[in-house]
Amino acid sequence: METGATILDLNQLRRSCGLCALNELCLPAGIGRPDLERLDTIVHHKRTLDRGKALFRQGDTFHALFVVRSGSLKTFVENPAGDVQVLGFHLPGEIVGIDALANDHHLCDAEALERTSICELPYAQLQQVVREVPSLHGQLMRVVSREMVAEQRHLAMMGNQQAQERLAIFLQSLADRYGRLSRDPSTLNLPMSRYDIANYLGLVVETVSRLFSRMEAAGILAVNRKTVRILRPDLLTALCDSSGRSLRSREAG
Amino acid sequence: METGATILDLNQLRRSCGLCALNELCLPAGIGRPDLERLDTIVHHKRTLDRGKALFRQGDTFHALFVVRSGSLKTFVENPAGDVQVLGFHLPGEIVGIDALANDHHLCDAEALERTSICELPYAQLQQVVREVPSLHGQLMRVVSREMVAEQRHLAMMGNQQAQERLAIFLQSLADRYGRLSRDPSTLNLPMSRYDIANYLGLVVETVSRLFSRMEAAGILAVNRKTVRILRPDLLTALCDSSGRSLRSREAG
DNA sequence: CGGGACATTGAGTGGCATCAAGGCGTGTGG
DNA sequence: CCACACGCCTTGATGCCACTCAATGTCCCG
Repeated sequence: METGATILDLNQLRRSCGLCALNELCLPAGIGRPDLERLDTIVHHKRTLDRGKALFRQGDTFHALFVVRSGSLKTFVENPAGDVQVLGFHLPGEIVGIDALANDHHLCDAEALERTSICELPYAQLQQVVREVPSLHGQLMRVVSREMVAEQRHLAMMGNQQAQERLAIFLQSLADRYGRLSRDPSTLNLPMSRYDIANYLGLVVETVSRLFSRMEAAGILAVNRKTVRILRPDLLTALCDSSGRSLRSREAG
Repeated sequence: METGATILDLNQLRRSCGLCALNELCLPAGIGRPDLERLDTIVHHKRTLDRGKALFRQGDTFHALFVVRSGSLKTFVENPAGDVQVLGFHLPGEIVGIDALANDHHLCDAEALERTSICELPYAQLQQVVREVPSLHGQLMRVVSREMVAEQRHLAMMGNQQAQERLAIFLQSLADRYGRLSRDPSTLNLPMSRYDIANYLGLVVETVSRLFSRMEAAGILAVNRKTVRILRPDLLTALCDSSGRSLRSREAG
């Protein structure tokens, strides 16, 4: 009995937000010690998803927000005609499920791209904690806002950039996020398929494939299936805003 | 003195959220009477913007959220290279400024498309009210979530649809929002320029112009400068998902 | 070792951007 | 009040980038 309790406590401890390496990237960022412990009481750390498994589906009733703990997710919408749009790829520390707050139903699907573990924040309980810990409200709004900004960047890319710039921006952004996770930002492991990448960028898979080849030929990347090494970060950055292209209503007036 | 006070009270009353026609579309939706009065104490109803004037600019320090009371706004981002992306058009009852919560600075510009009046919600005070009125937290999250969903739809359109479908979807969505505002959804007044529309849709202005002409020739619309009448809503709806087109990585695998 | 999904590469085409010119409305100054 | 000028919008001709179709290559898993 006693031993059992100890093990449980250890697990509890190891899995607490306070000890999580993602702490500063995640919802708890900037939350004080006692408040953190209160938040910890409601977080479920259990869920693990195999590659291809859904965390939730469009239409599911909303009951919790989720944070990626390890692994990665993609979120996407599918309209009645069957068109898919990948909305984003989610790395550790990033939150998903916010779109469901508006009407208590998820409006997109979330699927694991690899074996992925998830922290679950039951929303009813989260709201209760928000009442007790006011600073959590501000933090939650900040996290939501961060998601919106990411979507806006995605949108700006789709509206203005050529195919090659899109892929460059995508890789750059992934490298940045790798850096924040203290991974090597020059060696990217792409857990998603070429189809996913293409769809996310508003392109077809053949175009993405050709661009990888072209960038490899240019000495910018070393591409090996799902592993991409960035050999010339400077050239990659240059591609992100290479302005020798169309003006697609730059001056909206 | 007494008269002055009375007039002031009347103005106060007329301008209160409780009496505002937008009540049910806006932040206060679903908030009870006493809580509403508390919210009212912090809302500034004063600002009016002339066409082309900025509500805020990219980089401005964040201090308040805003709700359109009458008129309309556009929000857009501009990158260092000068590329503009229109993120959205905002009709009465819709909130802007959420993107700034993440880092205390606005990340997009907001400009009036016509003479527009604005309710201002100073954020520091709003947070205080949220502490006193817990249901406001949920409502605020719902409003934010609604904005995210709109962005996701925008994204899905940019990623999957052809030019003609984009314009059809745009007009349809505008008509829907007109309906919710109890305006005639078959007679649209487009306060934004063709450039703005084109940019929002990820097209060039010539393409938009041609599409208007084509839809008019097809008897779907009657286009007269900024006024567009929808003659055949059924055909417009059909255009929104006319599936006789490419598959742009429909099946993201 | 074989099958199937995923990825790459090539040839051809089409939709939308680009370039260019002209019409329309609006606002401004004489 | 009219005339001019400017910006906005429309229409036409041309070209290019990315999509489409097709075939082959590669990896993974049974």
